Formats: sequence, structure tokens, C-alpha cells
Amino acid sequence: MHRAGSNEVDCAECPSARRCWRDEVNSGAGFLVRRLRHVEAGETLFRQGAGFDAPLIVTSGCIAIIDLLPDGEERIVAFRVPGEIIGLESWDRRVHRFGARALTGSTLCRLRWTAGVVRNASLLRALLTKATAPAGAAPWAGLSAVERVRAFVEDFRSRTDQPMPMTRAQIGQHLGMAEETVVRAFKQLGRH
Amino acid sequence: MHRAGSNEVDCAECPSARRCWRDEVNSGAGFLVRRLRHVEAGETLFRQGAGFDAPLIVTSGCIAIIDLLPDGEERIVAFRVPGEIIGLESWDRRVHRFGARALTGSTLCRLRWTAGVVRNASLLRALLTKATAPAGAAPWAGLSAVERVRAFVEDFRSRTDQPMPMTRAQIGQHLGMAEETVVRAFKQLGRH
DNA sequence: CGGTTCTTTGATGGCCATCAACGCTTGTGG
DNA sequence: CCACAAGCGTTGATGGCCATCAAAGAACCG
Repeated sequence: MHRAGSNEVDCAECPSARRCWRDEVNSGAGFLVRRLRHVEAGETLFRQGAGFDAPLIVTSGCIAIIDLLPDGEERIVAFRVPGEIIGLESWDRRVHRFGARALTGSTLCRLRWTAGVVRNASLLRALLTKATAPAGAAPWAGLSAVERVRAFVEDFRSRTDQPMPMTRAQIGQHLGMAEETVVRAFKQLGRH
Repeated sequence: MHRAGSNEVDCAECPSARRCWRDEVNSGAGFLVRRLRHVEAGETLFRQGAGFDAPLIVTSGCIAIIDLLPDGEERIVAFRVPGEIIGLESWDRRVHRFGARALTGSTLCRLRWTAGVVRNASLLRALLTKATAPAGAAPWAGLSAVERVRAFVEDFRSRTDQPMPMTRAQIGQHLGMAEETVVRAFKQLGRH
């Protein structure tokens, strides 16, 4: 049984906890959060290389996870919507592996990470570094640009009901294709 | 403190545990394994859709993780080398999300999964489903085929010292490009 | 030797990145 | 109100990279 400190909230007491954790959350399960301020559209949450302290849970809005490449190009690793976690990929580091920027007005909770949710650090490291598909894999290969855009739209729609807040250029930065190709793909799909 | 059952080994007692877990392993840390038989080159460990019971840790050899697409095509999601885990992506399912096939003679340990290594199932599910980059992201986009093959080779070399056991066609199935393109990329790299 | 698997090389065509330009919308200041 | 700028969306023309098809060498094994 954990006790929440000042400014901290146990997820078990949050009426919308189910949206974040999908299951019911038991009091004392170790999920303590600190509610954060509302961030404005376009605001940078943190930059790549900034000091990392704890993961965040998105509770409203949409956050772009951004990889800043050596040549200055920006690649959008993921779009995070309510209920999803950002910053976990930097868990075993001291600095953020990616940056994060709000695409719309958003709110977040900070996960109190000191709780003994995970008993052994080695397993968590293994999970985060080995269990996932390595960069370089191409699960969608063989798909045309149109089919990849369709898959992206369907994936986003399956995760949230909100309208897509990102620009065509940002979709291109995420899927690795030119903005014009995204536009032509949407036209071929006949719908937005 | 856990006690190992019949045929079970505590990783703390294994002389090569450091190779699997990188850190030193404390007795009773929850890492109990069962040593498995040696699998032959080309042998299928399990097929996509087969019943899942526990993850495996590769201790020697090389295992291909295979996604069987609806059209019958096979996409190689990852190549696992000693110290890496397979099957974790199926943790919250009853069946295997991917198949697995040995590329060379390999040995594996079965992770005893009942140990209370992770205290809360919700967090692990969140880790596996939300923390990783979604399918569709293209972290390598903008790279030519030659540069992607170079990145693949460097990644594999950084993970193991063994010579690359996979064929050009399998590299192509992994990177999403034609076998001929892999060959031409290797020629341009001037070395194997 | 014949058979199989893997590798390599060449020719051709299509998809998509790139460049260029324009319309549309919004915001800002004169 | 109008002019101007900035951001976003859209369309067209062009060229290059790579998938595809075809075929042949190379290594291995019965």
C-alpha cells in the first residue's frame, strides 16, 4: 500500500483511470501520478538530450515523439494519444532519447516512477531493448504509399476518436515519404 | 527467495548468466529457466498462431522471428542472437504472434514466467503495446538501400561476434527489399 | 554427375522523391 | 478594408532508385 505525497494522485482515485490503464486500477497498485499543466499547441515538452526523470501519460490531446537526426532533419517516431505513455524508451538513460512536442492543446500526468512496480531492473531493460522490433525492420514493406497511408489512418482512428491533428508534412515525416506523396495518397483514398 | 523445481535452473547459478542479463544476477531475483534441447538449423521452434506458454532466451546460435502475412509472404521481424529474448511480444495473448525458426544450430532456455518479476500486469501490457514505436514508423527513411544494409550489418555485428548466418534473401525479407538489391548493396560496400 | 540452394549480373519499367508553382486560409499591421 | 506574409494543401513535370523478370555462375551434397 502506497501513500500519495503532496500533489500526487493514486490512479485508483481517478475517475478516468480506465482510459489510461484499460483494466481497473487497484488502490496501491503502484500507479501514482502527478497532474501536469495544460500544454499549448506547438509547445515543446522536452528536447532530445534533455534530462530524463519520469515517463508521462497523455490524458488529452496529441503529442509527437520526434527524433532529431544528425543532419538536422526531424523524424516523427510516433503520435501519442490519451492513455499512451511517452518517455519510456529513455528509461535506462539519463537523457531523453527523443523529443516531444504537443500538436494540439494537451494535458499529461507524470508517472511516479519510484514505486516498485517492477521488481527487477534487468527484466525491464530486456523488455525495452530486446523485445521490440529493431530499427531497420520493415513490417509494412511491399505496401504502396497509398496503402501505408491507409494503414496509418486506420491505426490512428483505432486509438482515438479525435480528428487527426497533424499536417500532411508531419504524416510524411512519420511514414518516411514526401508531403506531396501523402497528399496524392489521400486523394486516391477518396476521403480524409 | 525462489526455489528451482526439477529441471529448473536459477540464472544466478549459471556461469554465463552475465551474457543473458548483462548485469550480475542475484540468487532469487526471479530468473528461473529451464534448459532446452539443441535445435537444428532450419528447424521451426514454433509457428505463428501456436499456443504460447513462456518466452525463451537464446543462449547460442541465431533465431529468425517470422511474421506470416495473409498473402503467404514471410517477413522476418528480427534476428535474435544469444542473450536476447523471443516470444515476449505474445505475452498478453494465448497464441504466438510470430513464428520462430533456427538459422543455425541453437540452444535456448525457457524463462519460467510465473515468478513475480513484474508486480503489475497493467504496466507490462502498457510497455509492450504502447512504449514501442508502432508499425508504420520509418526510422531509417531517407536512407538508400546501401545505407540500410550497412546499418543492418553494423547492428548485427554490435550484438554478436558470430558470422552472419542468414542468406541475402532473408536480409531482404527483413529490410523489405529485393534479394538482388541486397547483393548490389553488399558489392557497393566492398566487403561482407 | 544431377539436383538444390545461394549468389550474382543485366535489362526494363514503375513508383515516388524532388523541384517548381499556385490556391487557400489565417493573422497582422497600415 | 486592403496588402502582405506565413503556413498548409494541391497539382504537374522530371529523374533516379529499386522491384521485377530473366538467366547464369557458384557452392554444396546426394
